[in-house]
Amino acid sequence: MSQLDTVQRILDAAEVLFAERGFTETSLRTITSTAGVNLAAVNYHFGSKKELIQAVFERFLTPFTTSLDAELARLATEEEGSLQLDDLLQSLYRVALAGLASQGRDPRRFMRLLGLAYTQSQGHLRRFIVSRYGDSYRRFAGSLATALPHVDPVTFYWRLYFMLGATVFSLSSFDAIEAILREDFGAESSLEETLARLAPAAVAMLTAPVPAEGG
Amino acid sequence: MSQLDTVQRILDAAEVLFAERGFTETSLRTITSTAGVNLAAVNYHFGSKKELIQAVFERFLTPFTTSLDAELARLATEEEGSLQLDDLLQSLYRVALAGLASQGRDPRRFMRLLGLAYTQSQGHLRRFIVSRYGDSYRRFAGSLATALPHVDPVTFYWRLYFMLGATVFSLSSFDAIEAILREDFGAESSLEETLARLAPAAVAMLTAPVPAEGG
DNA sequence: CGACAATTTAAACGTTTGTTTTAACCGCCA
DNA sequence: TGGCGGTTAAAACAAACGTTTAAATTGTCG
Repeated sequence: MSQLDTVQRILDAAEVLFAERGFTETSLRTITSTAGVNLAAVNYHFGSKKELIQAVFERFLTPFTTSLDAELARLATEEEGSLQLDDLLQSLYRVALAGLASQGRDPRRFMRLLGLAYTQSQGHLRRFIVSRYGDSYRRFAGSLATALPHVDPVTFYWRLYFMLGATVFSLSSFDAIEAILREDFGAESSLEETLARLAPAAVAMLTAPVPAEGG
Repeated sequence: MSQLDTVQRILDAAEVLFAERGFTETSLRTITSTAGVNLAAVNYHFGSKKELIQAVFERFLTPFTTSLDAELARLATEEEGSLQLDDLLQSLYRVALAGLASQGRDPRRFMRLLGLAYTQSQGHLRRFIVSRYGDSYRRFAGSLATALPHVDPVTFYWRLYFMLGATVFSLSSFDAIEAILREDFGAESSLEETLARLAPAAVAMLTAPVPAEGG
């Protein structure tokens, strides 16, 4: 078993287990036994559990961010003026879905991990993500902002977080919500259908009329 | 120090610490030393850590649910026909804010705990909340649904989760988001202002036009 | 006061955690 | 063949965890 195999197997097992149980609830022993490698392999190849967590995020955030940046650049050269809101959101979803699916990875796991990064108070992970991918995030947010010139900046950013919360929360709990709806209405929902519902909801939220200030 | 004191002090400390760090990351030793009580007091008064977690949620979810039910009943008798969407959401926010503030508790902590209940995979807690407060939740969701007769049930419920995600996520991370916006725009946001931004965004999302089916 | 139940205390329980250590193993080049 | 870095292996490390035990203390009522 070569080095590359071991590193890969650890990352694969950790990604699944972290998404299922969270970071603290997943022990290195569970990860290494799932991966079929020795316990000490994590500390040997990654240094510590914290660095393993960061490596898991790096492996799927780097290609995602790269694709999103490329897609944004392509859009900017295609269209002359400012970008349309629909195009931007569609780019985001297309990159998230297609980019990950092409790697044979589950987008729901992706979202679940993203949700964990925000909700589990892993300070080191938050810092790692911000320092590594903050620029791309700000670039995308800036494009969205210029597509919404009539929304004041503070309101816009709050709505951006509303949107982020709606996306991360609903997609990271996709399986649980889907099971409830299936039981209550007998209707199955695919991930694509859910994104098709999420996109117009996000647009409606971002473009909602801004109530007059003065509270 | 009477029994009531000890139980109360443990609940107070646990509520704050759980909201700050999560359940697994908060040890009983941290809780008891913060509360100024003996380590064994938790197991003596609550039985186990799991039951302590449930007790923390019970203490703030029971009065909240009771108030919401009462507010809903009051609304139903006041207005004859079906309830307005605005009234329902305003009731929800008013109860959440005023009800908790009157107890001298922080609504942000409330939201942070609610977010943890969903994202941290504590199966026992999820079951506890559903079995205890599921009826009230379904009653409120039903009122919302009848206020949106032109939205098909499945779409409605997905939007409900979008809304829940937007609320829980943005309010539970309120301090962090507020700090970012203050640094970038020099604009302070109060919790009330944020709810005043969240309400119309939620309405816009719930009332957004439903795209034609057939995907 | 004396006794009995409730509560608090200190100490220890057995597990599990992340990490480190030391020896064994492997492929490769001299 | 012999040694040599890179990797794996088994074992042990100290620390932290939730929980339990048994003695000390407190409050209450006859």
